[in-house]
Amino acid sequence: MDLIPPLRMVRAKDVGPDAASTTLLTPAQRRRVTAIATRVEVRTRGVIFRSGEAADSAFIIDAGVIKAVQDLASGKRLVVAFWFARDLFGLAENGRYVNTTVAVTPVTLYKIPLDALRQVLLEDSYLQFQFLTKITYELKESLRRKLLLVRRDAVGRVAMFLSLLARQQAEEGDRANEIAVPMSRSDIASYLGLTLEAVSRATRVLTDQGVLVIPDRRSVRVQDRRRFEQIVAKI
Amino acid sequence: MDLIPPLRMVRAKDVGPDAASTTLLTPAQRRRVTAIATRVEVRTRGVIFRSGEAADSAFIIDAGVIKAVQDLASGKRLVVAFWFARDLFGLAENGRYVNTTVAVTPVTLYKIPLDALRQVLLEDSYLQFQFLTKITYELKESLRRKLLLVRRDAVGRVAMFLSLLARQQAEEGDRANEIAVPMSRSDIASYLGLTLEAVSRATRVLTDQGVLVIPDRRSVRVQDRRRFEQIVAKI
DNA sequence: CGATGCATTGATATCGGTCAAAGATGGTGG
DNA sequence: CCACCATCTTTGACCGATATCAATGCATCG
Repeated sequence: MDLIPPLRMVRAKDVGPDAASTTLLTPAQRRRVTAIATRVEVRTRGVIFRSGEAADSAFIIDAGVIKAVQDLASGKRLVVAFWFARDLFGLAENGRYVNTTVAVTPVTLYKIPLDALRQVLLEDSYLQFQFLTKITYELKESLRRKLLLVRRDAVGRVAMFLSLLARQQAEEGDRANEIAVPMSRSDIASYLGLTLEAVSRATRVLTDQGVLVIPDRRSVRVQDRRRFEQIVAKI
Repeated sequence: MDLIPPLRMVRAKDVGPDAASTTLLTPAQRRRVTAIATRVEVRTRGVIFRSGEAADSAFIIDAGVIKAVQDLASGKRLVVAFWFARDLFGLAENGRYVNTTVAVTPVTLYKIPLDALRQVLLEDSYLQFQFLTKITYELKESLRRKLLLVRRDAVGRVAMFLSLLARQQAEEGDRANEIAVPMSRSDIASYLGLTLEAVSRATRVLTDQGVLVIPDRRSVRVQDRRRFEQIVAKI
């Protein structure tokens, strides 16, 4: 069976300025987790779990993109998170999953039963520490993403979102100017707290200014990186 | 020396519908953490640590309220989080603290050196699991709080914020209709991504409608709970 | 008892929501 | 292979809510 992918996390002891380096689990640790995990394929729009269901498993993404949505009383579905390769989700949601999670692209997952995971983590402190570090990192990222939502201008929000995607993809080694945008405009809009019209208009502004070029709906090329970074940073 | 307070966390195995119950560390676990912690008092507006500093300690709040702020290039300071009694912060920020943290009220903290904490956590899997659970819970809360920011109307945001405060205080056992509002209007505004004028106007609307009564600047009484909950829920 | 920061109130302009319609895109089946 | 349909996306016009600017009111602390 394949080994699970390294979690996207940072070294707990790493004190360097650019601490985005990833930590691999040791081969032994990976085997440990792999032993209790099963590989699952989910196709686009497939539901991994629903809000309110009994939580029995956590998941690590091998490939693909997941969104977490929150159903509101008004009937709207808000996108509250996107998760990418090597992200961990569904962990210890306190008995019940809180969000519904849906595949945005075809996805390969490692499904890890929570009780077995708990067992393994309690037996291997160092492995558990990896998970603790990972979750801590996620929490920090989550705070950072709030900055997105504090911005009021649509252009800024969209630019910042694209920048986050770029960062995410840079971590994966894709350092090109081409940013893959695997999710739909309406998913982006929902995530950013905008309407999809506003997202559309914002991208139009950015292309009109020559900052972006949009070859197709699922990708964006940064044409004028200076201005792009300027717009991203200008809060 | 005093024992550290119980962390505000949830039982990992708790599958009940209302899973907001708190878990206490065992006396042995508390002693373990206490042994490496020092009590620190910080007065209002005191800085606990600054963004960019080498991270050497995590903190558990015994009493008082902390805000985490993010300094922006534009010179603005955004409030990205509030933390309350029994919250844990500054954990494993990857060598450098990312936010500056400031006391909103007089605060008592337990300061825990990270290297000693790491040692203790690695030695005691069950204690570490408490921390893991705590952080997971925080992460979930963080997602929930994003809902705040997706709301566009100022009245809704403010009502929702007050509701969060009430929930927080209910966990502490304060089940009165009186909500303590320890932070300033401008801190609230910053946290909500609004101007303080907008916050002011929003509270005025709520008092005009008889939903709230504001005895003084640092507290709010919910007069019409039905309508209040209605406004909070209406996203 | 000023003085300084905090909070409220008011007037105007701007930006995104809303409603409406037309334009792409991709998948399916004939 | 093409046509068609459903879905996603873009564009436009108008309106409303909040930012912005400005001034006044109110505490809290020396």
